[in-house]
Amino acid sequence: MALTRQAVLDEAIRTLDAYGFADLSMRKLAGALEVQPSALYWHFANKQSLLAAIAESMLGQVAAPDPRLDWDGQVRSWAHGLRAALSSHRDGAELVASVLSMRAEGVDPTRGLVAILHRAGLRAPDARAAAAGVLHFVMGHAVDEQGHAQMQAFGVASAGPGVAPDDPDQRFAYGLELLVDGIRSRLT
Amino acid sequence: MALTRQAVLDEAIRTLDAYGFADLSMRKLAGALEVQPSALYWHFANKQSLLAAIAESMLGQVAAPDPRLDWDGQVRSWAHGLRAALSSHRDGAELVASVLSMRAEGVDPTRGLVAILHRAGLRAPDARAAAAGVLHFVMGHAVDEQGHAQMQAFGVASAGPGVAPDDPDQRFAYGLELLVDGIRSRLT
DNA sequence: ACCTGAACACCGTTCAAGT
DNA sequence: ACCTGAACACCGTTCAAGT
Repeated sequence: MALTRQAVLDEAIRTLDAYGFADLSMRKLAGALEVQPSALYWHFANKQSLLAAIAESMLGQVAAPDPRLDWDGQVRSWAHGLRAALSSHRDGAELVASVLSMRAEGVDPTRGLVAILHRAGLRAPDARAAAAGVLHFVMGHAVDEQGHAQMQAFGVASAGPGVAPDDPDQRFAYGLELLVDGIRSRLT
Repeated sequence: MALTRQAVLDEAIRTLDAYGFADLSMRKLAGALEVQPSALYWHFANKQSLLAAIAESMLGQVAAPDPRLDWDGQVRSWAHGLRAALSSHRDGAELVASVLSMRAEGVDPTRGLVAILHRAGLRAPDARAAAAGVLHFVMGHAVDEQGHAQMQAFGVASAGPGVAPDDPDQRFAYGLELLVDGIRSRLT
């Protein structure tokens, strides 16, 4: 059976979960598929577009918030959904962050949130700025949280760098509420 | 004259500015210093600790906010100072983000801000959570902004992914004010 | 103490050639 | 259409040996 683009993508995600983002290489992936490294380039133009496909598949699984919720419920739901999606695979946050920083076209997790904030009453540029703020917070928190888990798994412990310990769920909720309150104060 | 740790660090920063983060390699750095790659490992244990030293030198240049300002002025000053420091070298935000995500010990830009928020009236866990939120926002914004500049320099233009266009300064100020307002609403 | 030289175990990507 | 084989131009890191 011939290799398909989807089969490559699936195996890439398995390799990610097994070895982590830093050790996800085209050569290791080719080995897992029992194929030459160059074979992958028939299905993906380069490694970056494979990573973008992984990111898209992770972000695609986050559902749009229930529109019957009030705006702040929708924002919370969006943020928690994104956080869950980023945590669905090893180093998922780091991978998505790297894809976003490379600005792969089409990968824009922010669209749904901008619409929510616009309906809530923010004019378009403010809605975009606020959505970017919430996105940065969620991404930063998730990268931090997963990196911290990594270190604990390695037994490095560490005093924690950019960010303090405490319960990650509480820290996430607190930071998110800061932004929600800030947005609320701009609505009237 | 023998190579010093500081000379390696200085040349590394020059190489960063000249070639960018992705092309800052130990071998290229060694070439610029007219030395064998292995010579660098006398002065730095590995590449990661060299990157940590670069990050520390960038973060070290951000001054503590004037304590005569009120708390929100100090928060704004801290955030703008960090943003400026991250922008002081090519791909500075990406480099610092990578060092933070690896949790290099000692590199914690958050300490000064936690103290400010604690003095403002937040109890310690809340001050840490809020400081993490502000840090994530500033880092995310700066990575985004520098990445976008990169793409423009390459002529890739792009519709912009994770984040919309608009004026970066305005977007930064707006997002920061969201957090400041959120923090204010927790003080009384 | 500080650096060279050579090696080890990797990378991403290209491209002619095969089927 | 889809993959192999071989090559190109790189990496980070280690370590005996030199001075």
